[in-house]
Amino acid sequence: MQMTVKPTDAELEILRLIWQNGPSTVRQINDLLNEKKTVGYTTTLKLLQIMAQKGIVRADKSDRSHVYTALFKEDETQHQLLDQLLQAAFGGSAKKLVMQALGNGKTSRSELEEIKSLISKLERGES
Amino acid sequence: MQMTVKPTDAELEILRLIWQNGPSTVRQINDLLNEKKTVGYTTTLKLLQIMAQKGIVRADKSDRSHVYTALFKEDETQHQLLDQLLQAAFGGSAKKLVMQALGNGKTSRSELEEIKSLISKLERGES
DNA sequence: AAAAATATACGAAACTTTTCGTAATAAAAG
DNA sequence: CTTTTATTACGAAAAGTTTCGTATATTTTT
Repeated sequence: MQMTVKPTDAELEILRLIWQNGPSTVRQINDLLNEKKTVGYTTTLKLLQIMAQKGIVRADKSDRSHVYTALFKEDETQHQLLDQLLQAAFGGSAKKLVMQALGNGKTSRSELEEIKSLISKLERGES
Repeated sequence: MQMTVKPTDAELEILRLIWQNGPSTVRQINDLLNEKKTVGYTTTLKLLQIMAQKGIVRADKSDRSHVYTALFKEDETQHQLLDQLLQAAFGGSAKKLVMQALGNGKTSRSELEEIKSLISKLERGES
């Protein structure tokens, strides 16, 4: 049985920082957050504590500055969030979703090529 | 300047019914919702009133049973939700998102073909 | 006409999310 | 050693979401 995760917006923002930088302290995460907006230190701390309680991250308390690790892989979480949106907004049609995603003209030629080659691979059944 | 919308889960569920069936009364929407789960009539009513207040739907009050219309197109809303997820979870990389979406093996051959032809069109610059 | 059914309005409870203040404790600097 | 700084713990406020009960009004049925 596979645990599912549905991080809130603020939680996802923190998760992305941990994925990007590896296990981090509250101070490190809060500093990174504050590059984009103003967030109080205890706000970040509280969020991490809640996330730990929810089982989204784990706190290593061996040092005074606790180190927080993500308990879900980035890919896995992206996949789940995408699947939730797929069901909730697109009625399960990946085709509609993909076409919306590509339709904005912001995907480069080389990326489009990569996608095409993935599709070819899928069509050949090499999952 | 373009209004953005971020319906909650419950709101999105209602929006989808209105998109699918056209302008509807509370009764109609509540009946459809109750095919999947138990929801009180006044719960649905309240949600629609809140959505009206937020500007997500408009209530036509000329009849006793008010008729609610979606104020955002399905495509437009899907696009916005997808873009929000793209930024929040995929750091803006449509390629990663699309590959996640297609990677689950649930997209049919014919749909994959359609996507490929869209990509070809994009590559030819016919937006 | 009276009773029953149907509709909206409204308040509010229960829960979640986000934010921060304050207190207690530990470490570092003076 | 005393003061300052840094850290966690905790409570709680404020806002948002979801749910429903009750009151009131209108329509339909009997």
